[in-house]
Amino acid sequence: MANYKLIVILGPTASGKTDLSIKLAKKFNGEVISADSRQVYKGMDVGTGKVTKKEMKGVPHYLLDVANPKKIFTVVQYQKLALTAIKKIQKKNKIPFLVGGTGFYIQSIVDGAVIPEVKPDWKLRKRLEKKPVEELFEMLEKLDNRRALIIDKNNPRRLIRALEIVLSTKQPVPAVFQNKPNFDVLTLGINKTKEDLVELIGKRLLRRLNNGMIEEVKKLHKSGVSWKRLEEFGLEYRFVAQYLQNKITYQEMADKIQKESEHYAKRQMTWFKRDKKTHWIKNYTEAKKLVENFL
RNA sequence: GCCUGGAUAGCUCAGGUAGUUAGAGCACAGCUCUGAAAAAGCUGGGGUGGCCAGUGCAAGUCUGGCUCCAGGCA
Repeated sequence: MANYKLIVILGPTASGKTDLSIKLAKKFNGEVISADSRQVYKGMDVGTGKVTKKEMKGVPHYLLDVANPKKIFTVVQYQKLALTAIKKIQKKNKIPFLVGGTGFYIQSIVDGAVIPEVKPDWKLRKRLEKKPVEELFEMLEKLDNRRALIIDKNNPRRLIRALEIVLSTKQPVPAVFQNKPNFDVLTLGINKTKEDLVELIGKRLLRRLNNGMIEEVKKLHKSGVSWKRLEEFGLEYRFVAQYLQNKITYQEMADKIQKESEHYAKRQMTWFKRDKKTHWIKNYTEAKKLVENFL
């Protein structure tokens, strides 16, 4: 059986993934699966830069608005839903374009990571969160020496998840295991200089502020999404929420969104650079050529 | 003009009684990641200590002068 083809389009925030993907999808008979950990939530539109119906230009999009922002959506749910969407697209003899900036989500599809079947236990997590990291690390060391050896011992999230698995299964954390799907993957990365990105982020921020981003956050809060939860989303949601609670001024809010977005872009690039197979492109023409050769 | 406070990393500031290679937060640079990933963490480079002189074995730290800044009094 011939392998199915999958085209991945990634890049740092504000690099222009949406525009490029719609152009390419239109040209090559494709449909888009979003790989964005914030666009999955309903009601988070302006702040996440979610494509509008009009911008889609008739190209079907998947994995947008699939979750309630009051609840936490995770990579495992993403993996299942995205794989289903990809199959559906393939069945229609169309080309799936996996598009987004959440490297972890993209990796879960492309590398097919098998994540231990232990659901998040929020009560346990809450309890463990109260303990200092040193103590968490000691606990893990006793229960699973192998995992303790390689884990980031300052990172409570990682420690708590490891403990969650061990305590639930009474077994050590299983070794990393991958079940690679049969995709032929072409990965395109949008290449931007730091200077360009800073400018793009700044312009986009102004646009979002003028397009009702503050109202959007107010509305989310009114509909029952707690400030704490909103702050957890990071970037625009975190700082607009802080502003609305009078924790920071308007100017501080804008400055922080800008700065943190720049940092975020950097973190994304750190992640993306690890995959040496990514083709870094500058424009639509370069992308088009690569896709033509690939298909 | 006088009084007071200040002048230390790109920025905001810590640095009893003078004593090995002057610190923090932020910024900057680099990185980690396998069920919260726009999250959560880690590492690193940086300073002729406003300037000049003096005292001391030793001065960011004491003394004097000068320059600048903030507030107050005139």
